[in-house]
Amino acid sequence: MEYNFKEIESNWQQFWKDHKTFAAKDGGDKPKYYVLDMFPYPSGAGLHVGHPLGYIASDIVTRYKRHKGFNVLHPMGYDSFGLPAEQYAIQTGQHPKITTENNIAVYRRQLDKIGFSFDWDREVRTSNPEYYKWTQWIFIQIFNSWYNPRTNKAENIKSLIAILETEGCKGIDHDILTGDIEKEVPAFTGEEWKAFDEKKQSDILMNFRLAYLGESFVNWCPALGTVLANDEIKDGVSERGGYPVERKMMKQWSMRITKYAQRLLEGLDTLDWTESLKEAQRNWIGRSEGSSLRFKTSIQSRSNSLSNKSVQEITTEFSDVYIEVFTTRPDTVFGVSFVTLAPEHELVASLTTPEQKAAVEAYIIQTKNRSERERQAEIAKITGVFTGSYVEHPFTGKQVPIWIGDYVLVGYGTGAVMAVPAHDSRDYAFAKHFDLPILEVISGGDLSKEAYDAKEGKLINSDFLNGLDVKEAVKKAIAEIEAKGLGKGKVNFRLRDAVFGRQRYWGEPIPVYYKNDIPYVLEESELPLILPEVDKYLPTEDGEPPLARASSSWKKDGKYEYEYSTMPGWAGSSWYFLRYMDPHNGSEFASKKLTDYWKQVDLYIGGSEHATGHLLYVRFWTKFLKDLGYIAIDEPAKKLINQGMIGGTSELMKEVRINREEIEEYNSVSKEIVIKKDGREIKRLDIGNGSDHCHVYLSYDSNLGVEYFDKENKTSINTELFQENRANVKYVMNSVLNIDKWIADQNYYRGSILISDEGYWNNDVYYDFEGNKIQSISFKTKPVVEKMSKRWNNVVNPDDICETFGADTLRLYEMFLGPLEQSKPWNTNGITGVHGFLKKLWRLFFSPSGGGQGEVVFAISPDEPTKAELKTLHKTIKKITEDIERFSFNTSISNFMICVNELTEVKCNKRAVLEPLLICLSPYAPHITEELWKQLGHTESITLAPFPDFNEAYLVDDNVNYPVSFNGKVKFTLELPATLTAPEVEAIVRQNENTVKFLDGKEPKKVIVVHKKIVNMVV
RNA sequence: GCCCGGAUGGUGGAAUUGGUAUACACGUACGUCUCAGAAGCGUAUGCCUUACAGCUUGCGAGUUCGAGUCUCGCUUCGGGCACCA
Repeated sequence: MEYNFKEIESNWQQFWKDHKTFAAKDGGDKPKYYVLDMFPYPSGAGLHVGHPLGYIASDIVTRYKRHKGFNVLHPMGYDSFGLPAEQYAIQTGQHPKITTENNIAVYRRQLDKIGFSFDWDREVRTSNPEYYKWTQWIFIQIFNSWYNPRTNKAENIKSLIAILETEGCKGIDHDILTGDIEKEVPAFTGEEWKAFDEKKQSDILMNFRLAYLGESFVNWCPALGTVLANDEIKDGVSERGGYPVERKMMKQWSMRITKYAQRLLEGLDTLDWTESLKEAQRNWIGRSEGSSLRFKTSIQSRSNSLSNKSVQEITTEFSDVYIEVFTTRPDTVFGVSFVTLAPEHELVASLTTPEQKAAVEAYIIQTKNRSERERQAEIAKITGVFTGSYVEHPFTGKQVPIWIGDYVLVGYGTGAVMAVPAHDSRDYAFAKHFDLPILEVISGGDLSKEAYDAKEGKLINSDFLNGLDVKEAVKKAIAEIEAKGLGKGKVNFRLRDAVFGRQRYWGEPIPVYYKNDIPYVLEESELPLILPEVDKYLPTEDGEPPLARASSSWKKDGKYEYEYSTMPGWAGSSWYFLRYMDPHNGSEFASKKLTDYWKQVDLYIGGSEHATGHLLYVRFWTKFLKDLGYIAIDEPAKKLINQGMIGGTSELMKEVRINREEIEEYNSVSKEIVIKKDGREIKRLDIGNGSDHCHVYLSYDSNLGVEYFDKENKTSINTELFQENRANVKYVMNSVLNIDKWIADQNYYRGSILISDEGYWNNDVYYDFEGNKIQSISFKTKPVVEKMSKRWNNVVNPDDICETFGADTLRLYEMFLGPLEQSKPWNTNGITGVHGFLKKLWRLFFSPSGGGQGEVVFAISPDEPTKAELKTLHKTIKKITEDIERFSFNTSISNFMICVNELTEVKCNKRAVLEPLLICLSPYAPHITEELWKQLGHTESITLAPFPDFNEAYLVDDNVNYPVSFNGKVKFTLELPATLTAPEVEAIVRQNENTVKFLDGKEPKKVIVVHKKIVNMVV
């Protein structure tokens, strides 16, 4: 009987489906284990080749844990709201719901083919009303909450109202009322609060709500017609689509994630995540310690610049106007030679003198027109303008000029900095450019060339700080600032509040309506607020989001307008791991009983691209739900693994690095390039032996064009340029025969030369124009599978592999490629190796029938295994267990191969050996093992079989093979009984004829014997 | 610029606590089976050598009886953050 993987795999996939083999039970005696994959966005392109990598790994762990007696929850679902479906809808008019459903069907078919053991009864889709009902419900809870600094957790807004009613706003730290920026806060008493009308109360509460409607600078993407969060932007353009993004002041919904900054940071220490991922989150949160400091300006104002207008109105007295800055270097305060404001800073207008008005206004217009991308690209370009006004230095009393510069960001700190050009390179560049004074206050640097940024040295020219080192000076400066009431020691975070509204159609409606200009959230009984139908998926003519198109019929109680923006992509994914625990609950997002049972995700697998997006938001919502007592856990996932990215076949593989000097010659007769390293020829590139054409990449700058050459005529066939700007062209190759020329001319070149049917050399030369850089060369072999069929070129679809080799081969192959966390190019080299392994395993169970040629029958022996067979088996059990516990799947497959090779060698077909082996292998290759398990006479799925125990006794060797080394170099080995003690081993080794030979009559200075390991003689 | 993580044969990679570097697989070569192909099976394969010998984990030092593994310096690739005060 042949190994007919197609039949076997479809049969077992059907069996599992029919028997609900992988359904997780909510409770029971078994310990629980929760394995979660990041659910996919069902794109039209189908399952991406990178997806199965993580899914296979998690499925192996899942199946292994089941064998080990755990009750495993392993669900799957779809993150089915999102931009691509909507963009497609805009183009085609097709409802995103339809395309999404079609895509999901494709995904499901693809997933099923690979034999995953998901509990599909728990499937969730974020775009289903039964699901987003609870996303909306959570939003309402967040809206109805504030962050109480006294208890350091989120609480219902009622507890804040209680405080305001009794204590007034004096009962609240200033920080809470005004956000992170410390300002004069107008006081109101509890009685006054009660007297405020509903609108005023609502406005004040909006400053506290964890989901709030507020005016702030946002990243506006005109092409997508929506605002974006910081993590949705890469290098100044939108992550999806790569459209430009600009800064814009807008009123929209946000989440006050900043209140959780400290806890999100501290929580990382409790997590078993990779250091690099935790580091990425730490960078993103960006905690920095320093001090606030106020500088008195020369103007006075009756308005005191509170962002909350209703509070503002109650203040009528005149007061001094201060510029507040945040600094991490309060020690350098005596080095302040100017103060810089962000162009958007609220005091800019009032501080500008009439003489400077025109210049300042021009500058502000200039910076406004500059896109975020331009600003980032032109970081070296220093721009700024003087306001004409001055502040008073708080310690020296000197007049310090106030400048405006776009290197100061309105979104961070206070949008104003105290500039210390001597000890901050950005301030230094600004000061040099505008010829402002540079005051040295820390010794140790040379200020004629650059700023001295290091936090080392002694303070000078700094009054009471003189003579201190930086650390002491920071402390003393803060103490002095606080004593004088000029500011206080403070922690600042880079993390921004998360923009929550999206001016798009395909997302969860925000469950809010407006009555008398006051936003109200819906009652739970009114959920879900169903996404309305619209005639077009575009904004209205008035620029309102697409949902406004439904406004004529879509009204709360037929009267009040709903919020027209929808939730961002991350809303639904911020709590889906909880819904899997109780997916059909109609009265709660998940019952407390079940969330208490399943608790945390034990293993979470997904891509590292979610490091600063999803993985931060899901932690935020988890902490929030814990604060309100809905769940018992503080972090969503204890252990997280990022599977590596999978690149395309055309990506570079391994490189050989060679200095240009080492390219010795190009022989234009034999058409060979000879590369030498350390005087040795290491590679000979034969370009004369190629196929029908050569193509050569020509480099103009850092990027390239490609030129194709006809091999026979040596003429250029076609040229494609990837870079428009040809100003940097230093050299253009006219024909392939010029290879000798570009070597001689030391030009910057990059090329790829097809040399044979087996593969080609990708030849990357990184010479700079000085000719002293290096070249890297790599050899690429064509995918083996390409030999069988042309369509295997550039395989990206897992279905095709399942079709040709089977799902078990695909699973093993993806794991065998290398460590899970490592990024690797996708290529199908070597897939025959793992496929051959499965066939070899299959053959262990079959013997020639004696009938027709090649006929085999299932034949298994009941005999007792030999000692060697038991050793092979138990060695494998031990290694596989260890490998799987540390997620080293590639090595476990090697170990299976070794095991099967050894068993094949001794023609072992004994039940007592093969049965346990099948169980070990079944997490990796579930179909073939189920089939053989059934052939062995079992009627139940192998899934339920307990994992075999490993017995140390079988691994004990009678003999030890001692390597004998001299000065650390192994010369020969000696097999000795394991019972010998170290001195006995030494005595035997000394007498050994080989030892005598290598010692050559000399007495070893020292002999080291490591018992059961090695012998080393020092001579 | 700052912060993480890498670099091992022709290729993907192994080496778990400092103890025989290159397991396992691919590729390649030769052989075998076959009318033939596919698929098997067998042998060889780090480099340099006819062979002995010698050399080898990006480069250079150091610690150690012994270093791919530990320490320091450098090169380079990948990732994250980035006028964040």
